[in-house]
Amino acid sequence: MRPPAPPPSAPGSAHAQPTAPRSAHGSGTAQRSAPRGADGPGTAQRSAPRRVVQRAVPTSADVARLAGVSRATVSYVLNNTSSVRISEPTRRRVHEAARELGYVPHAAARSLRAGHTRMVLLPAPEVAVGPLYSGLFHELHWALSRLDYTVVQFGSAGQSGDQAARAWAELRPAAVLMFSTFSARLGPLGVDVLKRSGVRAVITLAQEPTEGAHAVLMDQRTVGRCAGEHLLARGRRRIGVVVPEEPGLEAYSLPRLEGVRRAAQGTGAEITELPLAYDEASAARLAGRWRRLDLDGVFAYNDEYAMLLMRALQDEGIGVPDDTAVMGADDLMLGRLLRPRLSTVRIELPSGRELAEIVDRAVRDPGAPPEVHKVLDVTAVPRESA
Amino acid sequence: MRPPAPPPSAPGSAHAQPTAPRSAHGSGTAQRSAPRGADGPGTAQRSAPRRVVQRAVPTSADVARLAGVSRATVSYVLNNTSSVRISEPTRRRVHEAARELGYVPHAAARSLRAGHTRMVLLPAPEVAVGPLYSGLFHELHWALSRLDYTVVQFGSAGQSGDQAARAWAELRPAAVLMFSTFSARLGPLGVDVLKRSGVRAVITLAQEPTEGAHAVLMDQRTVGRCAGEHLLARGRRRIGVVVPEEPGLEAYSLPRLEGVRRAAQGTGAEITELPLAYDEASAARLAGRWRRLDLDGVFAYNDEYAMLLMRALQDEGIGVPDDTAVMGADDLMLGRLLRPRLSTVRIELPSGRELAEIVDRAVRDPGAPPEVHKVLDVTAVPRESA
DNA sequence: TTGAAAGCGTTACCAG
DNA sequence: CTGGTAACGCTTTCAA
Repeated sequence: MRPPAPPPSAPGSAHAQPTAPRSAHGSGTAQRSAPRGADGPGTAQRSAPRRVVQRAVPTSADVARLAGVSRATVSYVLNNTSSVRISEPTRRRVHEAARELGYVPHAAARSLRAGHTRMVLLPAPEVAVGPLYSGLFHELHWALSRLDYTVVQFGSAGQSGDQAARAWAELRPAAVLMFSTFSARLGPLGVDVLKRSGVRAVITLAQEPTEGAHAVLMDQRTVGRCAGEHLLARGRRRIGVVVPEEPGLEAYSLPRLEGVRRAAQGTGAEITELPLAYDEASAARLAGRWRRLDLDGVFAYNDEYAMLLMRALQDEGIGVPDDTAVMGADDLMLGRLLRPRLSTVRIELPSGRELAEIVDRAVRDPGAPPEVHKVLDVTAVPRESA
Repeated sequence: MRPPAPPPSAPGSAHAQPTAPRSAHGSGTAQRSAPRGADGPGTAQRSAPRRVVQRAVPTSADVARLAGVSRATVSYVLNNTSSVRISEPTRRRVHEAARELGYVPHAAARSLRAGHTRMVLLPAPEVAVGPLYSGLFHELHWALSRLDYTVVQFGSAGQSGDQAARAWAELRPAAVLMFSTFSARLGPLGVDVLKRSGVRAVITLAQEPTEGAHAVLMDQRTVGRCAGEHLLARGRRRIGVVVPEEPGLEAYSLPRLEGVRRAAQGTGAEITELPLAYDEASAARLAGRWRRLDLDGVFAYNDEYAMLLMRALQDEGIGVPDDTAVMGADDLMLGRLLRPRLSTVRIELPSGRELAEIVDRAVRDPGAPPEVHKVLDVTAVPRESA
């Protein structure tokens, strides 16, 4: 997160603020007022070519000066502090001055002073997540805003989960929501780093709970189980399960596979794992050896892979559902457009509001022991393909 | 040393404020000051533990004390400052102490002192964007990380673009990338707010340039033009253009429509706007009145709407492409699976690396006049449906 | 080679 | 009701 070293190059070019040593300890308001530029007093602060007059960023002190009041008053007015009454004319002068200067408070300074933030960190998804999750993110975002949190999606491009945790901890967020199903897995160490840095709530959305964190369990195995049970109920006994070859999806695909296995337990059905990349060639290859595989049913990970596979099977002359029943998951619109219509598993994610409330509760009571919420409602949607 | 402030009244009663004083983004203005029990350097940590020992968050001073050095030394060691040489044993002691305490630097404090950040703000998309944009975001993110920027996706749930700009300005990012094609439009005012708050680079990805900002123009009209030209070349003259009813898509759909119109100019072809919601009922309704519309070609906004419409047309007994040619856009995999295979417009977005370099250049030279980059390469992909 | 101290912009606490 | 002042955690110059 640190720049390795500011390009030393031109002397003074990168100087943050070569302010003259403050005359007295605490004459607080008296400096750096005028547009720095022109001929600096004494210290030659030859800023690089100032093609455009880069005005200094206005601070609350500037506002105070312009309004002819103290910085405290500015703060009171701009924050609507209720414990202090400020006369109406003063208020107006302050607002006026702020507007004129284009003053925007400095979040870092504020949170430094406050000792905490209202930031909630969400991990920016690294693999293309479906519309389901996009929708959830969006809802969650909205719900958290309503609760006066600032939502920040924070990426961890290529770092490990625990490295990422460190980077996030630097921001001192109030809460961190971690999707352990994504590639950057957060382990107990990461949770610990976050907690020690003052994060009030760490919440994982995952398959299984992480030590020390609240957990919202989205057990993908139930998706597999549901699909498996559906196929079994239709009398299928030699069942294939598509496992995408694309990296980053294992967190979903493996539990789904496991779920099918569980459903098959004790039924005498046979489960076959079928690696498949998301392209036509791969699907054609799989379809090519389909007859040898001798399967009468397949759960294709999700609707997209199901569509891909179904098309390849049909092109190969394999009847769906007669020869092989095909089952998807996620209940995408597009599955309904195929012929035969794609049978699928509908997944009910928790609502953004629910999630936001879990976050809020956890933030308000950081001492509380980790809660575990089970979510993910799952229903088979029988259509024509299975 | 001043005595520790007594814990604020009833711990549980400090509700997050029911009504925020102001937007107060970034760090909020919660009353709950909750100064952590112990106080600064020097005194023994005797904070009264509540339910769980909420250790005070370690600061660099704590590290210094434990390592038996000054804070300056800690800073030097931890930041690998090259202008100062620290003895190896000291280095080790410092690192050791930092590790033991779980010290993580405070980003806000650091950037406050530094006077600038390495943060790049991206808007979190508000409408479900396709895999194209997800991919671009992901690439961009990665490329910016390589350039040592911290990427933050920042939402603006429901605010106007210029309001959002204010919220973003509070974070004092080095650069803001704005997708003016999304619902929160950033106008010249917003750009000004950002610039005055010290943001070094404002870059819009948009249809048209915004005053004062660098622009990466992704002209959606070319998509429409390409589709239109293709249909015209196939001899179609009465062309429909699907315009999604879903809000938030206008920024794409309207320019695409406009592009088709332009392609048709002077050819005598007739363009008909076709509102369509993304559900089967809406598609069926549109297909129901298709014969009356008397169209021999349609550009369906993108592949998803195209698939939806194509299915509805087929169900209505309308031949594709014989009666009506159908054209999509985005070249999704799924379009290839349909029969007839969907003709489409492939869109080549700029690479994340390119974009990252534009950002970096702009940050390094904030005074430079706004650049305008034209991107978006577009090619028709003829398949069977048109 | 290390340490002391000045501030970055804000807000909370007390004197006026 | 208003204004001075200290302090949040960090970096960096200057002095020892």
